[in-house]
Amino acid sequence: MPLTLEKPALGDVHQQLRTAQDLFIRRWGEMGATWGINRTMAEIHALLYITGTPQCTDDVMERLHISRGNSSMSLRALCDWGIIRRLHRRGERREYFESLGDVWEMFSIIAAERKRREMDPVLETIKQCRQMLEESTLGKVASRQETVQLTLGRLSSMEEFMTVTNKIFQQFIGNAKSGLTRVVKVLLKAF
Amino acid sequence: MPLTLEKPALGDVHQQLRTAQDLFIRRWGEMGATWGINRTMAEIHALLYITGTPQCTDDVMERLHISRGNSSMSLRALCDWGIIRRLHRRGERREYFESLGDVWEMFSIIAAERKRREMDPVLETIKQCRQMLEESTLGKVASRQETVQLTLGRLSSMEEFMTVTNKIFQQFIGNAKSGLTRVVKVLLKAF
DNA sequence: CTTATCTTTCAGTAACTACTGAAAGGTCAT
DNA sequence: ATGACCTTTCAGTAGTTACTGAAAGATAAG
Repeated sequence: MPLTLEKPALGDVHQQLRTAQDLFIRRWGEMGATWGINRTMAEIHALLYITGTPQCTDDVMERLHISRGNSSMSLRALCDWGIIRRLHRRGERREYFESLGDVWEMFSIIAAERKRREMDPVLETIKQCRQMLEESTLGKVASRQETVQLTLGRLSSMEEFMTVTNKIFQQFIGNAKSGLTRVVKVLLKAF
Repeated sequence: MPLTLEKPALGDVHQQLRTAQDLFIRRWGEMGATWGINRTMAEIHALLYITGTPQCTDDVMERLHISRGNSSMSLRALCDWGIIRRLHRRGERREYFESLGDVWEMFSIIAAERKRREMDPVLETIKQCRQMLEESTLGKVASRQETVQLTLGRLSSMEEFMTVTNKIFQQFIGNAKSGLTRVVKVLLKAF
């Protein structure tokens, strides 16, 4: 009798792989949910990413136990974000989908979009608020009021913060993988 | 007749200030919602931050048109996060609340908490998945299967990405304001 | 102890988001 | 044109989250 432990039969390997993938998919879905991405979309993305293999609508439906409608809409949304791609196979009627393989690129895409949709409008609002409270709008005496000064101070602190954060984002977005790894190298050296 | 444009009467200043603050509060609430923080909590925080003035439960209720119960629970949650503080005033029965003034510190607190709650579990899951698919678990022949290799590859790319991201977070968290401004200076010089 | 003042809790409900499944819309082969 | 095959849309519904208001709990003063 050999000393090695018993290994699973080859037939079980597929099962084990699926279990591991499902584990990842579930966790990814949970994380997505707390970041404002709905669970199903995150799970679909996780499935495409983790298998590394193009899947068609029916594959997704069966694997995640969701309806055709839901699959269709979620897949489209993921395509709109740009983190998965449609894939036609010659001679086949149905469409397949695959995830980007480069995590850094995916992150860049998401970061760019969220910056545009969520940070930029806030920055614009802050500018608008400051304008409403400027001396030239309110007059000299009024603008000296303590409450006005307090709010103006808070507005500019926040503006400074967001401007800087935006610049960091910009680095990530503009440089994707190479940029990010450079960022990290620089950071780790500097501290 | 003087050349200057007509300025609002002093009585209007308060109104103008409120309007500007409300604008900021609304935008902040909208942003919060898309980041997985509920709108009301984000609005309460925005109110405390932007006024720079401690407010009691009733102030919050009136200003944002929400119920006592909602105020109470949301204020507690914000305290739990650590981005607002309770404030007792000598001789007064009721409690006041104020926001941290340092945006960098607030960001650090939030980043630390989200890393702990959301990134760390994913990293742990990834490790677990890899273990399930290692040669020592699956056996030599099985682990060579293409599908297994694909999934393992995706798992390690993701792990690398998240490890690096975690390190960046760590910098922010550990150094708060001074750290962040240094980070930014370093970054802007390096690119 | 009683009253006044303020806070917290939580069952019930309102509001919202996500999902289904059936129907309509395309596209290609014959 | 007709049928086979696949995708998209969307009204209706299930499921979830957020909110209210009334009741209970705390704390201090009288």
